[in-house]
Amino acid sequence: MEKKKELPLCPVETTVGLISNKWKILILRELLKGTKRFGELRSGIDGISQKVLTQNLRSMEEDGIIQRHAYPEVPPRVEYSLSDLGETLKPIISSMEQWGLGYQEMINNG
Amino acid sequence: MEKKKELPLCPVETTVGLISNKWKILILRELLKGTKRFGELRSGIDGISQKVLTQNLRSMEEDGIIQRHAYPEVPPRVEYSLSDLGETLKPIISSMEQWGLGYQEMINNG
DNA sequence: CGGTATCCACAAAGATACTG
DNA sequence: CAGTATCTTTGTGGATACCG
Repeated sequence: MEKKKELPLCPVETTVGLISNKWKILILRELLKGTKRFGELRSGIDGISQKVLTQNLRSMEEDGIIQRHAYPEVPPRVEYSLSDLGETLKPIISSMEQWGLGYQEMINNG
Repeated sequence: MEKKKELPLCPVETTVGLISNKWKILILRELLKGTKRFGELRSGIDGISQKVLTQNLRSMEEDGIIQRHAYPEVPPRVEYSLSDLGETLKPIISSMEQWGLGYQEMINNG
């Protein structure tokens, strides 16, 4: 997920790169609701495997749009939340959601 | 590119699905500038192969966001442009571009 | 609980050649 | 010019097993 740092990309690509894949969007959606534990994300996102969830969370953390907080407890507890930067994506997610709604209606009504 | 119609997806996923991949975004960027011929797109998008360009154009055409117009000439001429629906994506692309710019600056300034 | 480590499958992308 | 047809290569995700 994080191997290719060869880029300089155009701005749109940069943005898309951060949120493009299916899982990242779903993770963002969950975190927009508030802080979540790893297990909550896992069960809240239908069909995601542990590996893929971890990979995406790491990647998003590297990108600086989410924050990871591990509590030194037994059993372990790890919480994820949006960073300030991540919060600034909210308008974009919202506008995509609005557009998607309109598109789906269009499809359904023919 | 077009095999998976198994969905009902949430609105954000729908939108992301249409524009998520790297190539589609670059194609959209080109077409936002105006109508382009196949060859113009090919040379305007660095590194894209003929096959992948074709695949993505077909997919986007199916999704209804671009239009294909083939002129019955020799040699063939095929022009691509955004559909009305495609044009409505403009605000989203723009906001992603803005966000990406800010992000890149942030990265560069540390 | 929240991971990491492997192995495998399959889809997507690249390269190349050919065509209406 | 604008594709299609193949073949090969790559990579992302699924399944499983194990660990601090």
